[in-house]
Amino acid sequence: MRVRFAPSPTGHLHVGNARTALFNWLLAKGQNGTFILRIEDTDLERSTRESEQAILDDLRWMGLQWDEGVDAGGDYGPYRQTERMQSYVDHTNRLLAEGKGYYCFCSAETLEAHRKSQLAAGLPPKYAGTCRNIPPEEARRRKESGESATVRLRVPEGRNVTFNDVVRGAVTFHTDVIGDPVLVRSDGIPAYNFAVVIDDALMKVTHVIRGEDHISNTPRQILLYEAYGYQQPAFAHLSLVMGPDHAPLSKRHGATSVKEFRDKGYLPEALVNYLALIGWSPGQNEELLPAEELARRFRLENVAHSAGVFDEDKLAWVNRHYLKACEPNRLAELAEPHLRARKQIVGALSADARAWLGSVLPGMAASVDRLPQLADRLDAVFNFTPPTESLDASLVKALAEELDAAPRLTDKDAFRAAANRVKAKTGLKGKELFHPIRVVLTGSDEGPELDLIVPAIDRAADFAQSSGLAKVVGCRERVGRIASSLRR
RNA sequence: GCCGGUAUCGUCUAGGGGUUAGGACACAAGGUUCUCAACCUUGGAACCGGGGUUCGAAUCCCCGUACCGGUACCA
Repeated sequence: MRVRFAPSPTGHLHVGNARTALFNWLLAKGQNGTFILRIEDTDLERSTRESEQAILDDLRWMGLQWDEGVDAGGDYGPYRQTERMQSYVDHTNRLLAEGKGYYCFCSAETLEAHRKSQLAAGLPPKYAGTCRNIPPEEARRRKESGESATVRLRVPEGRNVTFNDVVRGAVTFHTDVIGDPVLVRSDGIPAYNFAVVIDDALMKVTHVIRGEDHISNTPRQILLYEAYGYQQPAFAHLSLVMGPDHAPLSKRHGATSVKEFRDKGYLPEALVNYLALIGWSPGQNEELLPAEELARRFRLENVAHSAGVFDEDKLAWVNRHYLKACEPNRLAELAEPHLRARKQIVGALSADARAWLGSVLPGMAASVDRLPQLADRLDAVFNFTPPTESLDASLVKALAEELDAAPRLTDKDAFRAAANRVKAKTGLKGKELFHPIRVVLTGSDEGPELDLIVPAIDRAADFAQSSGLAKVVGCRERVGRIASSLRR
């Protein structure tokens, strides 16, 4: 089995396309197939190398590594359409020689005028076939004399083209509604419908899995497979991803590209898992599964026929799950850019600071949707203004005593008990009591929360000179004051 | 307009000739709690409409409706 994802490098990777890439990848992974990445850059105006690179980055970030293609090599390259011109030329000549294709000299204006009049008459705007019957010799002569021409496919009249879509079943089109499609544009660049067929055939693609927007291109492509006698791949058309208003997901709905979701602090495994859930179900009432398991269960036949609405709330929920499961060091690494963006980290991060982040972040991650919110939590530490002046001395003393009496407060309950005794002694409300130390409390890990209270404060103070944590320097004094007041 | 596709809670879906139509997100209530969250429990919430086939239809068929896609020298 050989599948491919074939994006046009005209911008960032849209989540809808990312989902198409994912479904291809899932199928390949689950069936031990080959996942090919081909760049369809025949739209010279809009294609850029930067976009291509961005798409590659996004795919890699999602973990959708391709086995063959741009940057990876393979036996069927090159994998960029603009580098495959020779095979398009060869195939064009073959079609022309066999009379299955022909030169069309109609001008864009003529074509446009015809389309308008057809539409006005309530007829399907298909190509009139004006140049269909120009004798080949004459056409060749005109072409060689420099007349501008496209190459069109001669679509057979009066028959049906049927294909068995793997997700939808039989789909039939009548050729009478299909105008002869342009295969090669007047500038010699192949059109999509042409290049895609030649490439898929030559790259021995067995399953073409793409968006539903290509479904009506399929009969034209099948006609091309027939014209060349190439073996047809299986086709599978995925429904589109919609916005909350049930219109195709676009910028006006907010974030649409993988890059934007990445920047918003979603984990790649969360995006992948969530995207797999639009239009497909792993079954067994399970939803949160690693990519490998999704691949193992994936069946094209089980993909939903209808379009799905992208639900960022659910994505956030999935993300929360993976945030909790994230290994501490990786979490610190993932959080770093977001903390830097908030200027909570400036300059190089010391090993100690890294370790501290690793110890403090997982607890915070347990109650957060996205990475940048970790900075909010951390803000409580960095921008913490301890109400030491207003703190009742007796309260501080009482708490300090309790802490002293139980220096190894290793569990929540023990601390809570101590705290409650302080409350009872001082008559203070919970909020006032906890405020100065809450931040540290929040930053602890599930079990040994309390262990971190005092040490974290101490360590934070120590970081003043060695860590890259910006505000710790500034708040060293304050932190020191809390620490000492607690000890007083 | 024409061609094609699609239709189960607000959303993603499971199921599929006889089910209390299941799960998840979101929502609501309660619990827990140092705030907001997170977390736990409970709850409300759906088979687009009309015809057929059938003992029986959400499920199969037809029609309608709505939505989506295409109707390019863009992919």
